[in-house]
Amino acid sequence: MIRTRFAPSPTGYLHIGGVRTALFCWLFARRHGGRFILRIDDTDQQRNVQESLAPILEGLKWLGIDWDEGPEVGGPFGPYYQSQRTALYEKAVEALLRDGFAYRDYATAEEVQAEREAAQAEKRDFVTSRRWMAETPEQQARFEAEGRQSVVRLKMPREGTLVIDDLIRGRVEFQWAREQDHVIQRADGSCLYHLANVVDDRAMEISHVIRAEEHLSNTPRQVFIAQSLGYELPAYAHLPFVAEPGSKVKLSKRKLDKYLKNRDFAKLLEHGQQIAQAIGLATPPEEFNPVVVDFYRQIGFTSEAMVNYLALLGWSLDDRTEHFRPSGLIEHFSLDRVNRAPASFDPVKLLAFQDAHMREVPLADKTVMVLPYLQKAGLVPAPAGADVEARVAQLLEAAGDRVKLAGDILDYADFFTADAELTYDEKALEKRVCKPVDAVELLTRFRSVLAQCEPFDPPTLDRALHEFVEAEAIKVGQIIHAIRVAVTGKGVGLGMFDTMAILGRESCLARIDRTLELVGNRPAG
RNA sequence: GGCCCCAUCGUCUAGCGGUCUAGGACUCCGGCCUUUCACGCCGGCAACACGGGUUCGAGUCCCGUUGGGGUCACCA
Repeated sequence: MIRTRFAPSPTGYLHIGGVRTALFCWLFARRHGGRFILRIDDTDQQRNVQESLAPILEGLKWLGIDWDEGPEVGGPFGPYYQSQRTALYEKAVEALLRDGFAYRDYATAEEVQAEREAAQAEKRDFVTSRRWMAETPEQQARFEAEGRQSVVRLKMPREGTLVIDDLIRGRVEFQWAREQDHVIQRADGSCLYHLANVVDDRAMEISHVIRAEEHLSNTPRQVFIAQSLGYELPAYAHLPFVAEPGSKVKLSKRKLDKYLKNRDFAKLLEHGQQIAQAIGLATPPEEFNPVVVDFYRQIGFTSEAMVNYLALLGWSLDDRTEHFRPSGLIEHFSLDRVNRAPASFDPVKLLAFQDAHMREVPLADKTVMVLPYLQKAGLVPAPAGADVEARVAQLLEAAGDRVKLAGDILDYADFFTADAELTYDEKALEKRVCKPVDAVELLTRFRSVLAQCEPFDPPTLDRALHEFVEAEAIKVGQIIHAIRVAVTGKGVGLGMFDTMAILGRESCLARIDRTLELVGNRPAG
């Protein structure tokens, strides 16, 4: 039975790099009919674990990364919170101590630090001196008489080679002598990450440890713990990490300021902020930015696009296939097609995937996606009536692929604002209505055409305009831009006939009247 | 600095010794379409880090150099 796990610590948000790791673990388990386990790394015992965990669980659920065992669902190997498994770790420490694979160390932090600095000053490798190692009760008593406290350290081998057959990296060798006597238990009895990790992986029968490359150097000490405890080793697969946009440096939530200097990144954030602002969403920088998965959910990305993009960040099927549904990923995923080099996160390409996936969303579903944005922006009532929904669907259809994220619907807010409150883009008004000599005249005449047009739908409007153009002996371009500015306030927008039909006759006439009034009141020029 | 990992267009990647004058995608730049924008269509720019080997033949294997990155906690 294949069992993989993702072990996030409750930090309050789900990071792009982290979720990519989770995705690969999940994909691997699903591909092989195994189980995917979620285990919470809360060994540092924060106060509000549940609160800090919620966004992480929410993010995974949104992406469809479901777990077979873990928080909320339980499972036969629980509890799934490391803070509740301390007895297991303590037992492991005792066993290690008993069998001579670990020892009590009475050195103070300062003494260790001094040794480390001395080694550095002499340019030689630091190796734990074991000067304060106590292996007998007598030694312990002596150190304790000095008022010293002890931690437990691993008694690492001082010779030999460790060979790891990594499923992604292949054969990797380490010299045991380079390893330190790592601390596994603090003076207060609490245990450290690596010990807990190894113990839990074994207890939960994890078959494949799939994690980011940064853990590769930690593997020897974990192997030592596992072997000393008589465990069978899991298979290891170290994923390349997700790098900053346009760089090979690991993506980090701490370096937002730096990323904002990246044009694409800044643009995406700005786009997101505009949507957030319109719907009254608070945007604390540490939670609302393109390194955090929730950012994408909030502004209306589809989870399918996200998953598709993330999967291709380090994995590929072949030289041409790149659009996958989650089921396709599960069908084809394999660790031997995972790349070894880090992949940098490219917001522009993510957007391209989003664009492609959004086209696949049926109109009815898209309407459901988009409605909450209009409601939160106060543009349509909640709940929306059937007539509003129909109108939104009509708008969506006219907008086509211009609405790339659900939040993009807010680009068309003007369809929902009162005619009297429509604002006009000054430059567009000047260029399309004021400046052309006959624009006002034509607009006035076309207004009466609209007043008569029946039914008020795109084909009829199309016909009416063309007849008008012919009768006036002008070109379409001479009137259509003026109409656009008059009824939408902007120089760019959807197809003109769709636009007018969605607005309806009443709004079109009212808006044209407003425009004529606005322009008429200006000094000629 | 020690150890470890990595190295194909700007980015994601295909390539598992010959079919590579290196393929696809995103971006970018032209052009077409056109009522604006977006889309679409056509075309274009753009890469095997370097040096040695091995081989009849190397992007593909080996070694070295260079470059980049990760890691060296009583954090996870």
